[in-house]
Amino acid sequence: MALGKDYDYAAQECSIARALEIVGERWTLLVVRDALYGVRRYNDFLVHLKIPRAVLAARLQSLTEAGVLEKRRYQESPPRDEYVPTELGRALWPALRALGLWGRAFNPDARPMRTFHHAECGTELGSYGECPQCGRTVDPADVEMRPGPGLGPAEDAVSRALRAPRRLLEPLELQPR
Amino acid sequence: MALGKDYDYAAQECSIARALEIVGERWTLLVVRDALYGVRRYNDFLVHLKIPRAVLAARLQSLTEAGVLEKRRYQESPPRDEYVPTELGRALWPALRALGLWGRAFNPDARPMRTFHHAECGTELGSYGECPQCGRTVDPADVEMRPGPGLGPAEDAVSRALRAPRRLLEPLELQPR
DNA sequence: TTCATGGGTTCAGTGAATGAACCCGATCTG
DNA sequence: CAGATCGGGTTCATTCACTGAACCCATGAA
Repeated sequence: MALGKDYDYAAQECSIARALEIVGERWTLLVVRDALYGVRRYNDFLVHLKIPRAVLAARLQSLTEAGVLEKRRYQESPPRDEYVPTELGRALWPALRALGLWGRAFNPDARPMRTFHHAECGTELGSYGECPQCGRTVDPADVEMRPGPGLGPAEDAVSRALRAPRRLLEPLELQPR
Repeated sequence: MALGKDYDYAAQECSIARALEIVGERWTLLVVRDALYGVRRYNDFLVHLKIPRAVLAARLQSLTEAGVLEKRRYQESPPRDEYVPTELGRALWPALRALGLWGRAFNPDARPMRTFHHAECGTELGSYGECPQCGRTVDPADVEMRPGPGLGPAEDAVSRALRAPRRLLEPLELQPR
């Protein structure tokens, strides 16, 4: 959200404002969304989001510093890191779910892009990420994402990989390791 | 979120991105939050948010154009308008609630600024705005907001008025009409 | 040797946010 | 009646962040 260097809406005595200090900047929530979808690598974020490289580097760094993502080395030579949602990052799922539902409500004629189901029973999630069948909150790791009828043709490898039904948080496997 | 004039994350086939096109800019969600809290007038937003006047005018206009707020004349001479959340605006409540909870989770040592209760039974709302007692989603109009222990001294008249327990959406009455 | 890949940093240009100043019509105060 | 005040803005220069392109570097492959 393009906060200035003086975060003066920290002055707002409101936890919504606190949240926006961390995830309110442009691109930030989309990076977190992708991370929950299973994207972990710099280059995958890059091609999927079509985000400027400098901005991606800045967002990954600030999200890591905030404890929303964890930077983790997965090979030594050459050194390569991946970014994985922490507990705090996974806790953003309900907010993202609610925002996504609102976005769908915004243009009600559009067909849903993706649907989210409780993996254990297949029921589509309710308004806030809960399972109406089981009546309880569903951890993102137990959410299955399925492509919806509103999706157009996939442009890049990441979009293509995100077309298969898959669990949230499950890492993308584009290249054989 | 400081979108450029070319909204290229419209290209993102995702309703989260669609939502962020509308409410992703800096200040926008805070304006909607205040509107749900009952703030309706230009000047009240101004003193409560400490937002630059030009930005406020821009946000109120774009939110009105998007159908999130409705601009409504409440007196003719001099002409005065107020901004009231529409159905679409009220539908943002779950997302704001989820964000606020996350913001509170972010610094767990802090005392809550405000708590939100189902007005009919007094139960504090669950993680997503539902009432755990009644087991159903609570419309924002049925939510009672109460000041929490984390609130500091009120700086301005709006903050002071928002200190009393009150229903969401109930218009602020600062000046006698 | 040369190229390709992953993961960045640097840089100039642009567009948005900021805060102060100004404007205007209408009402209140003396 | 004059002057101040208020609600609701607009204008403007400055600052700041976003953008996209170019560059860098280490490693591994052809």
